[in-house]
This record gives sequence, C-alpha cells and structure tokens, in this order.
Amino acid sequence: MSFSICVAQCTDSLAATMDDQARIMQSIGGVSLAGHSVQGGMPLPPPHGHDGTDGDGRKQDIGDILHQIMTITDQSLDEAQAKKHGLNCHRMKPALFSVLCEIKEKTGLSIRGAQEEDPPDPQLMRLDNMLLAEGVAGPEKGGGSAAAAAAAAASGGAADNSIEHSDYRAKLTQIRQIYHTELEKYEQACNEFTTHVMNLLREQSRTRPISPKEIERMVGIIHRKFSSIQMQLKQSTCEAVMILRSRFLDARRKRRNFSKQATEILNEYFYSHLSNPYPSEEAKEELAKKCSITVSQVSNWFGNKRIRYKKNIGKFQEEANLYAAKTAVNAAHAAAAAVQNSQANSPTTPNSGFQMKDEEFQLDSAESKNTLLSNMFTGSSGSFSLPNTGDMFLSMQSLNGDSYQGAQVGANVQSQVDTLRHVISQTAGYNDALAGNTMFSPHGLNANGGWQDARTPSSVISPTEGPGSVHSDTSN
DNA sequence: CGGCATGATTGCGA
DNA sequence: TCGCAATCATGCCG
Repeated sequence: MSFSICVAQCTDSLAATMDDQARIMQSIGGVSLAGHSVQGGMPLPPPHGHDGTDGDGRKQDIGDILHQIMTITDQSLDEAQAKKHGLNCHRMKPALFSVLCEIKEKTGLSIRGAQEEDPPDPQLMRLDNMLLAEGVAGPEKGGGSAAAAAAAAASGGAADNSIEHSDYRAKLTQIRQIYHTELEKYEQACNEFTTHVMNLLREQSRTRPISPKEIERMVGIIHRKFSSIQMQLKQSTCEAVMILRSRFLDARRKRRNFSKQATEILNEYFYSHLSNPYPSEEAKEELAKKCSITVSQVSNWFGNKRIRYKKNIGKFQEEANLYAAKTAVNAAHAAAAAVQNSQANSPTTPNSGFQMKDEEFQLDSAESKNTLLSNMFTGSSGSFSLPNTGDMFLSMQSLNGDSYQGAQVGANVQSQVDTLRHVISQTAGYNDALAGNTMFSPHGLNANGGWQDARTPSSVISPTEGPGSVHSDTSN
C-alpha cells in the first residue's frame, strides 16, 4: 500500500485529531480543516453547512505538506536534510504523525494481529519439558539425579555403576552449564538488540511516524526471532542429552560381567537342570531376582550358556562337576535337615513341608571346592555303584563327534555323593537322601545337538530342591 | 597388548 | 515370540 493511499485513507479520526490542530492550521494556511474528512483517495464532499472553498484550501495545505514528505527522497541530500528539518520543526508535525501512526495501526494490526497472540509452540514445550525432566533446565541442585538414577537403573548393573553414575552426572552438568551459558548469551544478545532497535525506532520516530505500539510489536518480533534461536539451542541440548543417555544406557557398550554370586546361581540352575536347561518364565524371574539382573539377561545368559556348553562340552566338564557336586552337597544337607525335621515332626511323611533356600548353604570356600574336586577325580572314596539313578548317564556323541566323557565323570561325582551320603548317614542317621539326584547328567542332549523337549520349560526354580521331590527332568 | 571369556545383539526359522 | 547360531563389543588376565 502506498503512502499516499495511506494518507488518503484518513477517516473521521483524522478529522477529529486534526480538529484540535485546527487553529494551528489556521495560522499556517489561514484555513481550518475542522469537520472535513478524506476517504478512498478522494476528498469527500464537505458536510452540510460547511464552506466548500475553505475545505479546498485546507486540503491544498495538507496536500502540500504531504507532497513535501513524499518527494523528499527525490531531492539531493542537502536539500532533503533542509526540508526534513523544516518539516520536523513544522507545527503540524505532531498532529500529522499521530494521524499517520493511527493509520498504520489500523492497516498493520489487521495483518499482524493474528500473529500477536500465537499459542506456545508445542515443540518448544516438548523441548522444555524434556530438558526439565533430564535435569538440564530447572533448579540447579539435584538436577539430573532422577535421570541419572533412571539411567543407572536401566543399565542393569546392581551396585558397581556408581562410576558411570558420577560420570553421567558430570557430563550432564557439563551440558547443563553450556546450555545455561548459551541461554544467557542469547538473552543478553536479545536484550541488547531489543534496546538497540527500540532506541533506533525512538530515534526514527522523530522523522517518521512510529507509534509506541509499533515499537512494542517490533520488540515482540525480535523476541520471537530470538526464541526460535533459543529453540535450536534447546533442540541441540536435547540431542546431546539423548546421545549421552544412549551412551550410558547402551549396555553393549558398557558391558559388565555379572557378579560371581550371580554366575554361581545361574550355573547351579543350569547344571542342575542340564537335561532341560530352559527355565520357565517364573524361574527366570526368580533367578533374575536372586542375581539382581533382568529377566532378559537371564534369558541371554541361558541362551549363551546352552550354545557354548553344547559347542564344547569337554571344556565345561570341570565346571559341571563342580556345580553337580555343589548341588549334591546342598541337596544332602537339605535332605539331612529334612530328615531331622521329619524325624522330629512327622516321621511318616519325610518330605512334607521341606523347604530350603539357596542362601542357607553356600559352598563359597575355594578350598572346599578344590578338595571336593580333587576327591572326585581321585576316586578315593566310596563305591561306583549308581543306586536309584535310572536316568543317570547315557552314552552319547557330542556334536563334533567326540565321544562324550560325562559318564565317567558322572560316576566319579556319584562316588563323591556316596561319600557324602555316608557322612550324612553317620551324622544324621540318614541313609538314602540322595536317591534320585540327577547330578551331572546331560542326558537331555540328543544326537542332533539339541536338548530333548527343549521348548518345554522347567517349572522348578531352586537347584537345591529336596531330593524327594520330583525333578522336572524325570517328568520329561 | 593379545587372546580368551562373556554379555548383548542380530537374523533366521519354527 | 522364543531359541539357535553367528557375531559384536567389551572385560579380564597373563
């Protein structure tokens, strides 16, 4: 819209404003504009009761001023400066500017008005929320602790992730500091720029019509522009936090070996369920709880264990023996306790109410393990008879065709078990506690390299189940 | 530092 | 969806 049309679009307000300045006009041109209005680029006919010739004169006068303004750019600099000064000092100027400002308001606001009260950007809100949740934004103290705790919890580690924890927090603090520094910089720049623009506009308002509202609007525009820059900052901060989190949460990157105790628990279960080492969902949950790991970690562990055991049974024999013996000892002790219990309470039902937790009997001493192991292989004690072990050791071929040595070792283990039984029988008067103990018996492993009933999960949770209870192996 | 151990991931099939 | 097999990536130890 051209300036001339703007001016020509003077409404009644123009006339009303001009009315106040009528006397000034009179002093300038000797005529008054009072009661006149100009619309649509064409002067309206004067209202009834007004002098037409007077109106023409006023129009001419204001037209001259406007003409001077319009043509100021066509003139030389000096000339324009002189004319500008003249216009600035013109007594009509305040009135004219006030009218022009009003016109600008009316034409400009209708266009920009819609943008004035735009709702908060949902993306910005998301970013803000995220930064708040991650502890980057918001209060300084304790910031990020929730996120760090979440990261620690998700990393799956139990106790030894304090290093990562502090590392994570340190990195988060770094991000936070950079974010705040940058934010401060932006705010400072925004304020500086706003002040600068405001000063400029105020300065310019002396030479061109700029209303305070317009300045306000300009400030709004500047703030919006800067907030979009701020959004970029927030976005990149979010990205940085995401990368940081993914680094710390990516368990593959930060693999931690399970604790010795956890591995022992898992191994105990594995070797005591060797014929069907597929823990049920409940068993997995139980194991996960005992080992302070997740169920999927238990699944991973069993998956890896099955495959690695199957690939190289020979390598795992020693381990198998160890855990088999351990299970036997556990079972023996449990049985002894059960017998004592049954003798005391219910002699007719020896296995009723039999319960024992793994933690109650742990063969933790390396010495005792070694002794046990050496005894096993020297065969120094007991007979090789295998009583009550109908499903004991099947001769079989391993995957790579090597003959499977489990039977002999198993026999040795069994001899050890017999020794234990003797000891127990002497001390607790127990004679057949180990009947039905499966020990190291990979009979479930078929010739195809897979476990029989591989997809039938065992429902037995504890490897130290009572010897009298029906083992899931036998039910398969 | 190299090699082995081990937890996790991926792709595939049932 | 689960398990298997292969593979990756990291931890650990000599």
